[in-house]
Amino acid sequence: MQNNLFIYNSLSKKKELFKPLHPPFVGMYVCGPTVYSDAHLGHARPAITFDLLFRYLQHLGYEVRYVRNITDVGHLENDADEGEDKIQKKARFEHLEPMEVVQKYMNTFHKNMEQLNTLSPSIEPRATGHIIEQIELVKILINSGYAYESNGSVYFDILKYNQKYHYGKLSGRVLDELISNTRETEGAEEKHNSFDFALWKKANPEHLMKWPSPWSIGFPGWHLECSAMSIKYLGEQFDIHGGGMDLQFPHHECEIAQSTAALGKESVHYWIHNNMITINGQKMARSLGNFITLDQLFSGNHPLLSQPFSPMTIRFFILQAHYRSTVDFSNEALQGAEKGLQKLMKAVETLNKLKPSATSTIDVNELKQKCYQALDDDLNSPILLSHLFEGVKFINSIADGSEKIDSKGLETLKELFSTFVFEILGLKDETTGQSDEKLTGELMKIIIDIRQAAKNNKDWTVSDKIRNDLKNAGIILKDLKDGAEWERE
RNA sequence: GGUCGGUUAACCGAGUGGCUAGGUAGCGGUCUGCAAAACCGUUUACGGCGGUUCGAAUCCGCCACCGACCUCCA
Repeated sequence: MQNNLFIYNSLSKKKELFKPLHPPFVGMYVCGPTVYSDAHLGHARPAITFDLLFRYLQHLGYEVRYVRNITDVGHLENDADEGEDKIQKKARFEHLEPMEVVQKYMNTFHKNMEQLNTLSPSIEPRATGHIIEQIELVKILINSGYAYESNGSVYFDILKYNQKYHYGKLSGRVLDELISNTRETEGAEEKHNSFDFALWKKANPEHLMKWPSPWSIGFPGWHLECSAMSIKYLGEQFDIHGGGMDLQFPHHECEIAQSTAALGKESVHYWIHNNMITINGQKMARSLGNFITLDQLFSGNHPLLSQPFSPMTIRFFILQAHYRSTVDFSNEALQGAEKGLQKLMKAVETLNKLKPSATSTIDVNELKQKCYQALDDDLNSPILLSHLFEGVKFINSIADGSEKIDSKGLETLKELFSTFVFEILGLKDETTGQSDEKLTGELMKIIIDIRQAAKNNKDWTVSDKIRNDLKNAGIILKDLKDGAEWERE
């Protein structure tokens, strides 16, 4: 199987030709959400980025196993292996079982992801469903000397690891600097070094989510699940591991260390990271009060939003930026995206009505080549869209009569749009089937107003025609003293 | 303080040592009963200061600002 896809590997910091280990199969693992609150804009970015990659790889003919985890235990409030579990904390606030919290926000996440038209992953494993696998991995790490037990908890020994391997290779951290920058925390310190990270944590008596293990009743460290589950479902070595740039350190760095120490070799061939989202130039954060959930975005129910923005507008907007750039949300920018998307979708409609000519004045094949080149260059969706808009101009010009296309070219153009717009970019036309009931009500109001105007002019021909035609369409109009009402037959 | 990335026109956002990105908005025109759409044309660019070069927005240096992660402080 051939491809010409170059993808930026965060590990080498270069664009590399994508060569799967076992074609036609591709294994891709992407870090999913910790489900302790509503899905927000930040979740949409990796979901759409890796959906695009998933779709494109499938389009190229690969059989992709796309694994995206759900973190439902072990992600603590701060990442220094201290503080409360995020899910447990939420459970305490909402008076729910931790698993109720997980279920609730996992459902919201799935709903939002479907609205954004992202394809479901092939496997969506949960950390709590893989406690045994995680314990087994800890055992291996202890036996090989890369982990140590301390007061019922188990920590990864980074100094030991760094003797043989290179800790910090992904994020560019230098261990000496980490050491010199670290101040010893006071009190009982279970870790040999403060930068060692937890593989297993002993639970306090009041802790809710805990499991038996050889070391204590406790719970797995946050980084461990991804190593355990990626190995389980994708094998000891696999092609792609993705996630947000904010996860590079410490999460992915720790994953590399764990997996490499346990397996004696590198697991992941291509590390791919999407950049972050900002709002009005500021990072999106709860503390800044500019935090927008996807539900709020879709409903417009947020003080920062001037109007609702549809899921496809969000998708289009995210695709209009390259995945490795930050993307800045603002009402103005989103309105621009909304209009642009409309223009694109309208052109697709126009395309379906075009009539071929005997000759062609445009070169569709060249356009098609350029579309593939854009994606092959590190999934450059903004460039792809610019080419598609070139196609939009073609389509409108043909409809206008200023350009011509032959039947073969027309066929290619239709295929091109259906492939790139719908199949690969995953956009869809939202206008059809959208709140038909509401629209019908508004249309009927308009019709009744027109008929009233006709009646006021004693134009009985028009007013009768409206009533009779409506009856033929299955709608009964009932004149009242003031105005009219309608019902279905 | 450390590491990395960024600063492009009204807004978003690509890209590149010399050649139009694209979308949205604005302006002028064609079309149109009016409008919308569409089409044609068009106005504001590459943070600052130096350097390399025949030529830099694109390469190098310094500075400023922004962001991410980390750290420190609280």
